[in-house]
Amino acid sequence: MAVSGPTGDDLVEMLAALANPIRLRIVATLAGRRDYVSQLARELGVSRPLLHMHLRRLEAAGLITGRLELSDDGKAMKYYEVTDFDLHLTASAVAEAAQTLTRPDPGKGPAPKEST
Amino acid sequence: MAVSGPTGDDLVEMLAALANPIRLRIVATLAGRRDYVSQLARELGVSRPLLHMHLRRLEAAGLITGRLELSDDGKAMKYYEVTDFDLHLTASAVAEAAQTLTRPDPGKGPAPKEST
DNA sequence: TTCACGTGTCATTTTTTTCTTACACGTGAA
DNA sequence: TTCACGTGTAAGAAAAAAATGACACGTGAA
Repeated sequence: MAVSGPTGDDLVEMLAALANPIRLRIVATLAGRRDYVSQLARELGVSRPLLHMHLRRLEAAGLITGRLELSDDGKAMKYYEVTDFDLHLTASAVAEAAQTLTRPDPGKGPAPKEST
Repeated sequence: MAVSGPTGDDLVEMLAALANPIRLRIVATLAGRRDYVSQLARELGVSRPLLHMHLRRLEAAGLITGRLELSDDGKAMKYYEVTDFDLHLTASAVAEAAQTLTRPDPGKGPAPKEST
């Protein structure tokens, strides 16, 4: 049971990647059709450098993928498309993922101090 | 189809609330049993003010709820517990939610300007 | 009264994220 | 050559989030 989802760290990265209006719209747009950077920037109304940053964050989280292609007239176009991600978030799913968190280390080891 | 999930803004808030190691651990801990602030702070190894801030973020997103109770010896304890949230994230689900985003727009209405 | 334990907030610093501006390179067409 | 359109990055400003420390209040027990 338990489809054994992503590790805690990966989950945090994916959630952080989606927890932004612009990035949510990027995923939404790419869900319809793949697109290249400049065109996507125009459609979303954001600057290229800014879009570039958001795309990197999404790609790093594994939510989209991009590949460079050559257009007929020789231009290098970078096309992005969404991956088939499928995250099911419930309290128990979170509880399971949290067990593999490595980020926050207050006291790494097990220190079950429970004296009154 | 489409269970008509949260609005785009609500989704962003929920995702942002979960996209943090400490908050993920808070939810994970509360998924097992409800707990009060001070005790939770000790278990997670974080300060009360910090935990308080994270709890507010989680409660604002509707992922946990807290209520004040009086203990036998008269102390006011604030107990928190997780809600029955259930988020299913896929590209199409995101696409649907993105349609109700209001955050990132200078002007409210639809301004599909695409002239050069 | 003083202590331990519970609640909370406020002000401030530190850190991270977001965004802008400016720059660089490559190719086809006028 | 110059222009338009594609790619990318780097530096710094601006904004938001995270974290800390010092407070204040209430109650029961020593």
